[in-house]
Amino acid sequence: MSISKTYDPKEAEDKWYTYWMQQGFFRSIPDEREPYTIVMPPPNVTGVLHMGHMLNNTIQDVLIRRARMQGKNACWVPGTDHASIATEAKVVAMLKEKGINKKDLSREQFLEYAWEWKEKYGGIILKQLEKLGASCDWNRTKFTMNPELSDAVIDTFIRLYREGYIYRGVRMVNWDPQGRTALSDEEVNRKEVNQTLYYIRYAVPGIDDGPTYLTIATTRPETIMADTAVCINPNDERYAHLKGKTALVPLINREIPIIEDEYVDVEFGTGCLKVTPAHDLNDYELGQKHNLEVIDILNDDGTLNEKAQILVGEDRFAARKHIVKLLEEAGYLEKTEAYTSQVGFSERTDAAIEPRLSMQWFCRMAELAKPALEYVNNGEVKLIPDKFISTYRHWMENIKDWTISRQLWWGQRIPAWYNAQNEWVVAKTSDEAKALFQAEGKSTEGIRQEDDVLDTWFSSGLWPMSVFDGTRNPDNADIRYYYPTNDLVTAPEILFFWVARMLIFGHEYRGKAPFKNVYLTGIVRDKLGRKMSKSLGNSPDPIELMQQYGTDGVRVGMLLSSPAGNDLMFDVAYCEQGRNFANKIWNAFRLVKGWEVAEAPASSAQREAANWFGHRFNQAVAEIDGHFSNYRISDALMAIYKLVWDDFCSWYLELVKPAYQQPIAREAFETTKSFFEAVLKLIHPFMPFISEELWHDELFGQRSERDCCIVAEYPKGGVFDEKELGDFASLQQVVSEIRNLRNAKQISTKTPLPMAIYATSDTDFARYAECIQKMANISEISFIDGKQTGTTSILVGKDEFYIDIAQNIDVEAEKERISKEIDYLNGFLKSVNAKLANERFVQNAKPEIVANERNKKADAEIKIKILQENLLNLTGF
RNA sequence: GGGAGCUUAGCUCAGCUGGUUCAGAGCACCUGCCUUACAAGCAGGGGGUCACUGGUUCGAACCCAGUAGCUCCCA
Repeated sequence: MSISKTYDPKEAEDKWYTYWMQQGFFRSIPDEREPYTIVMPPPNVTGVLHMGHMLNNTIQDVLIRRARMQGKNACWVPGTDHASIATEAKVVAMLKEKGINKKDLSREQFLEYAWEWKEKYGGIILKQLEKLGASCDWNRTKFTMNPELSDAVIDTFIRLYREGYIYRGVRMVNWDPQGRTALSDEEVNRKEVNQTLYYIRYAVPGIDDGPTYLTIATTRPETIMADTAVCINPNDERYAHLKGKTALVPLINREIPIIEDEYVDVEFGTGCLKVTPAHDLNDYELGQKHNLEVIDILNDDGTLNEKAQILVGEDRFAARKHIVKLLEEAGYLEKTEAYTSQVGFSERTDAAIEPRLSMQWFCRMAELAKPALEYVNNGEVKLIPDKFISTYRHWMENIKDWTISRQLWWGQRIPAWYNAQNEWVVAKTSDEAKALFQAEGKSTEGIRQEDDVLDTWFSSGLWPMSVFDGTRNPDNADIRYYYPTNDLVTAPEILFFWVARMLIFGHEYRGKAPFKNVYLTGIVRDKLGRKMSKSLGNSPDPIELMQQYGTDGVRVGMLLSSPAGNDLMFDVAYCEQGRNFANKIWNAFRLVKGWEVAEAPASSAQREAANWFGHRFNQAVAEIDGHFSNYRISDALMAIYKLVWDDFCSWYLELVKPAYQQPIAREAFETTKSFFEAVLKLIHPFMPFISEELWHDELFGQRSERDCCIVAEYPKGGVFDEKELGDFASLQQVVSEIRNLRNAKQISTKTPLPMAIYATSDTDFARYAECIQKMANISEISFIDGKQTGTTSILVGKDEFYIDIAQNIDVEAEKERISKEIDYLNGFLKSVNAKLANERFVQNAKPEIVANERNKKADAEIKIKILQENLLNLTGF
């Protein structure tokens, strides 16, 4: 039965994914085996698969598949995140298209639409992960707003409240006037923006001489109505005359104090700073320090309110233009200047963030963060690569309280209740709230629940526990078995707001970190180094990529280009390389499959090849295991790539391959098949489909229903003999030199050449004679006891190989070649001798290093001697 | 402004505690091959002042200091 010349992935992919599912290979239930657990970072329900997910989930799948094959009870828990702000924005937009305004809906009506949307689109990304081959336990799929997970969130809020970590307060928050919600710092993107710096004059009453005004510089003239002071640096002599005076806010003529604080940068602007506590974080802090009044002139949609006195109802940006005109007309505007500065934008709505004071719920972090920091500090939780530790430490040591409320509907509603007097209690239900009010002797009239929901990270922080129902039900079998999980694979940009919070919550509930290793992937960039983004359109569609290069090819492509923690400069060329690799494996298989078998003894070349490859394979497994234990996934892959391509295909198979249309000896055939199986197992975590496809070929005989590569026993490294490997390497070098010679002399590979060997080392070349003959097309080999003349010589180590190329050798060219080699060796020898002549080297360097130098000296001397003799022979000839 | 990190071949990156398995890998490139597993291939080859300057050392890609350029995080 012939099989096609190139590997066609499509059929294999669907077939085997379905089969694995049917057989329940992804399913994990606690048993007596060692667990190996990964919880998937839940993608947003609004998300579609992008290259970042591809990278992230490929790595997780590689880890989980390998663990499964190693006999562990591998459990990979998938799920999605409700992403309150992103999803709410999406639903609002969808409703708008239908002509429905969120404002006209009740909370319940809105949530109905939102759930409908989620049911319809929320599973897309998980379906896409199936294409990638993700071997998750789909029976465990969770959503952060599932009732039991939401419950965990609410319980946690109440728990932390009772422990005194949660409080309400007025704070400066990042306000998104379009989404009309507060955002965490992490949801704000800062961008460099071209702005204008306006120089505005404030009248200063009561100055006898000199100008009767001061000038401030601001990019936000529309906020002057909220000014409650002007601040100068006490050391600034220019303004000494202003001390203790007051200034008048232009246009509205409100009198404000002139205060002094070293915070003011004398160099910047005019050195006079307008202080607007309600609309700037630094000003707010300054205001607190100096007990300034706070005047908030903005509505939650970014328009000016009546406290502004003028321009009421205008949007902040319209008001800016407008007030500039007014200031100019009234003679307050001194000048303007171009200026660039960082402005925050909402990650979700892209509206300019407004620093705004509002009543929010907060979680006190300083104390909670300590154990979470300690886990990383003491190495209980490893960050990979460890360069992130110092960043993490710095962040955790300077952690600020966490704004946990969001002015949204989609999410877990905060379990706080107000009565008509706006007094409040925290309780799970309104009945409990009533009881609490009553216990405190307060009215239960007009009781209503807090409108705000909790930040999404509050629920994802519980994820490694809540997917196992571990907070509500802390003694259940799942949580006891799977927690702490093993590895977490995620992106460095969410190290703090996700990873740190999981550590905090994990410690809070179970006194144990939720995972042992955190593998931080890089950001997927295009080959120009730009972050892949929808707006740039520089991101390939992963699904199309998989169709084009095969899933295995894309998986290999992703991992080839991604050392841990480094950004990955993605290029489809990597996928092409992956596809080519799959094809290589496929064709190696075709070769073996095409062999006829004869009941005959194996040849010497076949036996030596098998002997060598056995050692080489064990050596490679050791290397690969080493790479995995250091989470060097792309190095592990490259080691496999080279093992398969170079060692297995280019050397092993070429050596055992029978002559054209000749059968292969039974023994060699069986050995080859078992090597092939072993190789397929190594490949499987990276290339699950082609490995499974070939695993089931009739070549390997009948397989039982559950005899699958996905659950085959992962190769364990065995012993390997360095001497055997070294001897074989000499053989390889001889072959390579002969091929090189053919190339240089334009001798076809089809022309057989005779060779004589004069070997004085302990390598037994007789043993490899047949191998050399086969790989270098040598017609006959003779072993001689001295030098040969009239033929071309090759030196490998101190052994000499004479090839009769059946043509007059070019004496001059040979002389030059040998002389060059001697020159090189002499240079080398000189440097070695210089070291050995240096007393301080001999005294200070470690003995083994000195010994090594002596060996190098001896080796070089022997080689030079041989070459010089050969040179003489040539001249004599 | 504060913190972290990077700079090695055309590209993407390895290089552990300083000492020829120290200048490496893959891809790309060049040369020769349509050899009956594979041209998505085979065989061979070229290519780097290890950012720059100085220091420590018997010895530096590696350690230290400074300079330049780049990236990320926080303000």
